[in-house]
Amino acid sequence: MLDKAASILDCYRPDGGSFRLTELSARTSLPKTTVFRLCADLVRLGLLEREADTYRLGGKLFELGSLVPRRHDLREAALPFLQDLFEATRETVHLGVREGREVVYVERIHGHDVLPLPSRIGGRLPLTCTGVGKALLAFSDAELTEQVLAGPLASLTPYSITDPVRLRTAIEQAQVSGLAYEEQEAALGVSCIAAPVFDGQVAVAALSVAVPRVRFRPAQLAPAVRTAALGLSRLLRSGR
Amino acid sequence: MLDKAASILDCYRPDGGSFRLTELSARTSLPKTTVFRLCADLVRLGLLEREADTYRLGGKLFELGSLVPRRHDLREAALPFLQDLFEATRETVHLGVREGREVVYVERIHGHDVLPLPSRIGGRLPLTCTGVGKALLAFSDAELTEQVLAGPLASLTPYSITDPVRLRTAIEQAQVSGLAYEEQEAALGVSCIAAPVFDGQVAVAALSVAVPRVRFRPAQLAPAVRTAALGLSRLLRSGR
DNA sequence: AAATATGTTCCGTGACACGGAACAGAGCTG
DNA sequence: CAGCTCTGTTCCGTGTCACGGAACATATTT
Repeated sequence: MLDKAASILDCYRPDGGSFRLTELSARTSLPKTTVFRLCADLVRLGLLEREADTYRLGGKLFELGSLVPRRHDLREAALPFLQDLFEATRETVHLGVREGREVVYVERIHGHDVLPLPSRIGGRLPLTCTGVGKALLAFSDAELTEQVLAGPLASLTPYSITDPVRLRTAIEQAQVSGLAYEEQEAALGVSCIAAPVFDGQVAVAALSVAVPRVRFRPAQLAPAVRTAALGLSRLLRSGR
Repeated sequence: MLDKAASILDCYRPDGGSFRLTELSARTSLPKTTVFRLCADLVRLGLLEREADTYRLGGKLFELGSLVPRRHDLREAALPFLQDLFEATRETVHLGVREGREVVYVERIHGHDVLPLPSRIGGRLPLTCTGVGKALLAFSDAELTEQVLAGPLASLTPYSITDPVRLRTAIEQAQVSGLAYEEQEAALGVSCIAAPVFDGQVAVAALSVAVPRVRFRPAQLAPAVRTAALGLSRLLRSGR
């Protein structure tokens, strides 16, 4: 029964939004009656909200989600460094962690001009299509990296790297330089430079700067990204 | 059964943390056996995580919570203005909304020096003890404000206002000036200035700057806070 | 060795979740 | 306007599976 309720909530990943009863019933392949009853319960508990025949995620989920310790702590530690990075570059800054074959974005800060990016806080993207993802891959367990390279490679734009050989080269370059690059592989017109954040030997997160392709100057961004990632890594090491 | 599972999750509000089986059993006043089984289910579903006999909120909650539409949209719209405010003041900046008799903090940004504040993103504090809360009270439905004034007034420090008369005066001042002040009412040594964010006539949120008492200069902060709140209000009005 | 914590397994009972069938509207279509 | 087809909703009999007391396993304290 919990399973059924959870599968309803799962309909909202990874993009949020709002659904009607029938849609939920179809997506979960549960009988309409069952979904109806469960949604009513979930609304009563504050996990869903209802507005005229459509259901959205509820405020209590926001509260609970913000309190998830590992994410909250990482965010809290990282925020000042992301802040520094944003001020140094004035561009959109991301912080993400690995979850399976995907990146989960933990934080994202930006100014008034918003890039047309598919990344959302709490959202997921394929590791292989993003700067953050490549930085994580480059400094993760080698076995996992091989698994990802062996599997089918997702593609978000025509520039997404779907050739495992090219991808391996990119990852090796990142391992050497400590920086991962991404050019229009996640969104057209947007390039990105990323660096891993270490807690000890393994990368526990990565941060990146996303920039409109037309004014992407990697050489100018690299030092700031390095500094931020290094500062955060040092803090994590000292803090535990 | 959902109710029971939800009451387990509710143990983690408003402060997160991690609990042992017995603690959860006590807090929910459910039999240990039942909690055991439910926690196992919740872990399986990713809503809790287990580490050596203690349970914490799970990663899936983070994902879902970040996707809650109303909060997400507000945060997204507000972030650039909070950013401006932070850069103008270099102090800790908050964004909060009203939920019952409490503030729920939606966003908080700060630099490397972290104030000893009880506020957390997703956390709740009494409306009456915080700058954000007073700004919300001053520009909310009058009936609700009266209800809050009539009820018992919470107290977080010796400076928290527990006298309804004094509190009403403070709210009226905020209504006149468009700014709410708070001095060590939420945390010792921290003062705060806040402004409401309007979506039309009613305040849907409020933002604030919290400053160590020793260098609190309201006159210098006020323009930046006003500008940010006004800018965000304008954006919300135009965006809908 | 006894006492008191913890988490965990077992299992019989009965409450209550389940979901098919039927109903109630709203919005089209012929 | 009847007839069809979508919505969401109520009803209710069936049987499943959540419930929680009792017993157990293990660690720590007395």
